[in-house]
Amino acid sequence: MDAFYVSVELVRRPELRGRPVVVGGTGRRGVVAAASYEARSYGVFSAMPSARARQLCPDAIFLAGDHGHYSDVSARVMGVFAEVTPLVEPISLDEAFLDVTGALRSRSATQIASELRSAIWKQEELSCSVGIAPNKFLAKLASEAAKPKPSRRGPVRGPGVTEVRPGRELEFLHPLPVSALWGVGSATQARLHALGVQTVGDLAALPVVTLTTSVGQAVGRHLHALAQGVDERPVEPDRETKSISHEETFAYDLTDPDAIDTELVRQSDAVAQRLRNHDLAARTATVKVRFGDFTTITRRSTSDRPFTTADELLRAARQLFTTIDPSAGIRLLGVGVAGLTADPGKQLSFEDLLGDTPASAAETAAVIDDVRARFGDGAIGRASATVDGQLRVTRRGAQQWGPDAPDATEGVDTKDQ
DNA sequence: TCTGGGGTCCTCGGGCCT
DNA sequence: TCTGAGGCCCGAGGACCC
Repeated sequence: MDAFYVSVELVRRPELRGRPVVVGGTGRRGVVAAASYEARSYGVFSAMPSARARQLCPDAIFLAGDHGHYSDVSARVMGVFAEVTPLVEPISLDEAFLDVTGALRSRSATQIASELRSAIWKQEELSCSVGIAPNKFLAKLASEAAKPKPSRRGPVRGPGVTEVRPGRELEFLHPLPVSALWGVGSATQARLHALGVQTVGDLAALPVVTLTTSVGQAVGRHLHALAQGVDERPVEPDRETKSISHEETFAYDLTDPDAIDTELVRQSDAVAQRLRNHDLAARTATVKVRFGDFTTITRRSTSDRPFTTADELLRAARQLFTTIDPSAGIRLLGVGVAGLTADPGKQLSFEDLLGDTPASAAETAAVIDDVRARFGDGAIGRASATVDGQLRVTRRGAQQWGPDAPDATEGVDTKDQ
């Protein structure tokens, strides 16, 4: 999808069409999630600090973002894809790989691409770009080539569909900068530049031993294959979840143990809830801390017995946190789980709460899930997750792009300015 | 400019076992 | 009994993606 979050907002607010629009964190420490092509022509791009984006484009309209709405739209778009093939592998809310080998019996890949684009436009008023290629990696690059481009004089329409035909992979691939390869970020790019590698063609000419010595065995072999246009990974519709986490950057750094503990309680509760929603149990608990100077540490522990409840996760998280000194000020705190297995426990109903038998932690958790499903996330929660008597609800994506209010003071004990 | 959130995968080092 | 090698697991951190 092209500038997905912004495009979705423009459907709701058509009066903003043609203007520089930015979706993302609006508060201090916020970042840009998506920018319209008009905003991009000022040099604004995703992941840029919102403060910097405001400097570059003071006239831009900043929108806070609505993760829930984008998820709903995304689900409908994925539904359109599913009408073409069952082999749909979502990469994110706005991108997916489709294996259309089966559908090619009745029509060409470019016909399928064109049908998809018009169906999505008709249903959602959203434009998308399609890359067609013999493998996932080339299809991804082809879709980039199909997208609109920003320019000083406004957005320049892209072709919408780009096809890399079998036999012409290297012709398409080798002139591209090496950073176009999946897996080449700033660190790997610097190493490759040190070897004199600028383009994918340069990389392809390099002996694999030189590559693996510089960037490691796995990455080196992977990049070497990609530079030859080789990518054997299949389209995987049902990828297993391997970890679940929740993390939050605070508007101001935390040092107060009580405030930090309240965050651990909230986040453990949110992660455990999502764990149970997936019918999963976890063996590994993780705590992540980013200090004011941006140094980041993680601590993890693995238990013999899989767990599903917030109590068990919180106990582990608190234990892990005893090894961390928060006095320097905590900018970000995160709680996560890994080592996931199917949840062997049974799910109880709300009515079980009314029985005479004292509930176990797992049973209590099941009842909490039931209450939240019926009455909303704010209907029930821990007393220790309250601030000034109000239950603070933690939802996935609720602070996707940074702390929301510029003057946010919730849970704040230290102002780092 | 001053850097989000939610993920995956890889590397490296230490501990344990054979 | 001691030592080293190798395999395996786990924890920590880095890099990368959208």
